[in-house]
Amino acid sequence: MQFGQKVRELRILRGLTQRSVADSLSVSVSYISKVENGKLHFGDYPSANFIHKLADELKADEDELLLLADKVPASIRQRIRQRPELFRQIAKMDKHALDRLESSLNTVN
Amino acid sequence: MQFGQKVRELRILRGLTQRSVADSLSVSVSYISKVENGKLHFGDYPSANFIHKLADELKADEDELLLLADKVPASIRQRIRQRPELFRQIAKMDKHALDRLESSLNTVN
DNA sequence: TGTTTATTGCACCTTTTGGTCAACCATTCA
DNA sequence: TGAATGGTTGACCAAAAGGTGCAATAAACA
Repeated sequence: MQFGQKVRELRILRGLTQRSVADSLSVSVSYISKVENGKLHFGDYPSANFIHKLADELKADEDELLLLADKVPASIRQRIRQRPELFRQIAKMDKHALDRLESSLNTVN
Repeated sequence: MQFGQKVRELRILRGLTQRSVADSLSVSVSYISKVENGKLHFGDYPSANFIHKLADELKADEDELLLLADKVPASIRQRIRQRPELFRQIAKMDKHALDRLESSLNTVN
């Protein structure tokens, strides 16, 4: 799922037009259109700030949108800063190890 | 340990002056000074790009510097993008759970 | 058919970011 | 004492990011 796609999906789901979203966020319609189509003339995604307001307007999960926009949510960044070595280690694991880790977390111990 | 402190420590360790580092990286001495003192008049840390060159010059661990500068290294970002849910879940864990996780990773299974 | 909604390109504008420059201070040392 | 050498600071500047506004285009639909 792409970022723009997700935004469009949510917008439609809420029964909103690009114009109404644009007005609510005080940006132009063309900007919303470009966001949904991934056509921002440089950089691929809107700013974290914009995503914040957008998530609010669409009643969406902000962190999910941030992740789709390849940005690291503050909640995760904070943890990484607190335990850099843990995260470096996890990042170094291969797919299988990650799978095992994920399922072990989902297992009620 | 603060970012600027670490940079200074490494620079001294390598027997370099601010000027020599500045020259190597083609920036001004004053910039290096501000970096070491955390006095960049906005934003707290230099750009990731700059840190990259700096790490190279100081023969430092780039990711460590990035983490000190509250930036998420590419290696970790990539993993987060691949498995957002896993990382969100880990980020939500409390200290104890993180401790247990960390030690379980260090345990040879 | 005309109205609403969305798409896209392009030139433009403002704010933020990433620096520079000049002047200054402190230390050392000939 | 004065002149290198190394470091600090504040005002300022240039480039990049983040967006605007318009115009032309198209599709939906009532």
